[in-house]
Amino acid sequence: MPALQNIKVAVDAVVFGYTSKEGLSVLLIKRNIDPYKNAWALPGGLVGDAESLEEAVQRELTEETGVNINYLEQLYSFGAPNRDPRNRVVSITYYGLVKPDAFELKADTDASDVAWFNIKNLPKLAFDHTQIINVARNRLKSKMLYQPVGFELLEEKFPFSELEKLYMAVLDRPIDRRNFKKKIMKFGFLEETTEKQMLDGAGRPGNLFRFNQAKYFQLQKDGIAFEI
Amino acid sequence: MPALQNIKVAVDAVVFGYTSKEGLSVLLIKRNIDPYKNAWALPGGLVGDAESLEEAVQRELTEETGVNINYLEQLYSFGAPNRDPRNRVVSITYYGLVKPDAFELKADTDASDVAWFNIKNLPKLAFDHTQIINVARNRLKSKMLYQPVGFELLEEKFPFSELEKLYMAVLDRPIDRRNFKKKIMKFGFLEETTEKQMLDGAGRPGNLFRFNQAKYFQLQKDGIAFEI
DNA sequence: ACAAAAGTGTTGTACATACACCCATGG
DNA sequence: CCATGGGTGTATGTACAACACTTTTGT
Repeated sequence: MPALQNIKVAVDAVVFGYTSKEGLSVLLIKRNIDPYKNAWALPGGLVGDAESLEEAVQRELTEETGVNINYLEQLYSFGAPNRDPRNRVVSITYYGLVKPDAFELKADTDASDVAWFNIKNLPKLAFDHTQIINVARNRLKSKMLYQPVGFELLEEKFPFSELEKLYMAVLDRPIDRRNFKKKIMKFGFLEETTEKQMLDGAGRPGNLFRFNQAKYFQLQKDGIAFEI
Repeated sequence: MPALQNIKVAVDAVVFGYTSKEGLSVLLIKRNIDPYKNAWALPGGLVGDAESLEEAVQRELTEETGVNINYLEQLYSFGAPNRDPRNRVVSITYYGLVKPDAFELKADTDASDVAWFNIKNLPKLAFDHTQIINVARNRLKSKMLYQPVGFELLEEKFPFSELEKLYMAVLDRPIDRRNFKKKIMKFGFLEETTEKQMLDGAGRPGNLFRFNQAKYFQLQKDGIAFEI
């Protein structure tokens, strides 16, 4: 048992957003100090002495990106002795989900640069952040198979194909439209509205759907079991 | 971003063992220093500056309990500002599985007291350790539904009913023997030997089974999906 | 008219569930 | 011979997988 300990505690967040145009994306900031100056990295930073870990993540996200988080869950803690070249830092990581309107921050913020990157087209990242994103992505993949995911990532009303494309983007494989719809609708947390999608191109416009929040959160607690 | 940070980093371990006599049990140590002097607590302690988190857990387990760990996985990180009354400590917790022979440590060790406690009969614990054990127990519950668990908790050869009782103890509900056997055997990671169980009471002796390690670890990687 | 996307139903197969009687041993 | 625990099979329902054509809109 060491008498003196010299380890810092940080939090980092992998924030996922989704739009059908941009696909599944991750929020990154550009570092303006060494080490890894000018490299892209996850938003995050040291935990204050008096704040909880969740408070620290929320604070860092507000300070560095301004996004509005709809869901936040602890992911994993990374503590390899040399993951930060300056001194030892243990990072407790979280992953979060945000709605599409968060994508508009791109233009707003510029203190240090902030941007969305498609998950399939990430830049080189600082520290072990590439690894952290991989862990987060796998977690999201498994999560969406036993709990509903969508309310936190889509607009209030959306065509059914949005949800389907979201699942395809996260799972990174094609899905049979008919089977998928049967499975999802059976849970009863999706309500069909009579409104129709606004069109932005050719194609038959689809009905808009909405989450029934009571049933949704009930299922999120109880868990659902399904294969896509 | 605070300039000076005064947070310590610790690791704690929830070690599960199982025998049909004692049921699902957790390894605890009796604290001999304040705070919570003489209270039971999870094995653990501060992380050394040069060791990884896993090394720290292994070291603490060896120092404090002497058990031989067969499986170790990170569980969750607890960081509420006041979880330790002295100063702030963020604890990165792990859960582990050990084979039944570890139960014999009871007599051996006495530096500070070490003992197994049945999961349904835990004493009052120091800090937030009761909560940590609950999280670990739920994690083990879900884990055993999508990955094989048993090799790490049972002896090399065991009657099939041992595995069945293990599942009942962890899931805390009855299981249909015939359906359970069908499901487990279909995965092919269990081999039936011709040896028979040594009897310690009445009843027909059962055949002994053994894990096929290659198939077992393959399934542990790939994941299995089944309902009990 | 054509291209693009939405909508919809049936069939086979595999798996989960429910359920009860006989067998081998120790006392 | 009785008590204890081990061993086994069938029938039913549900859920997943595979699969193609029609409808509505924009251009």
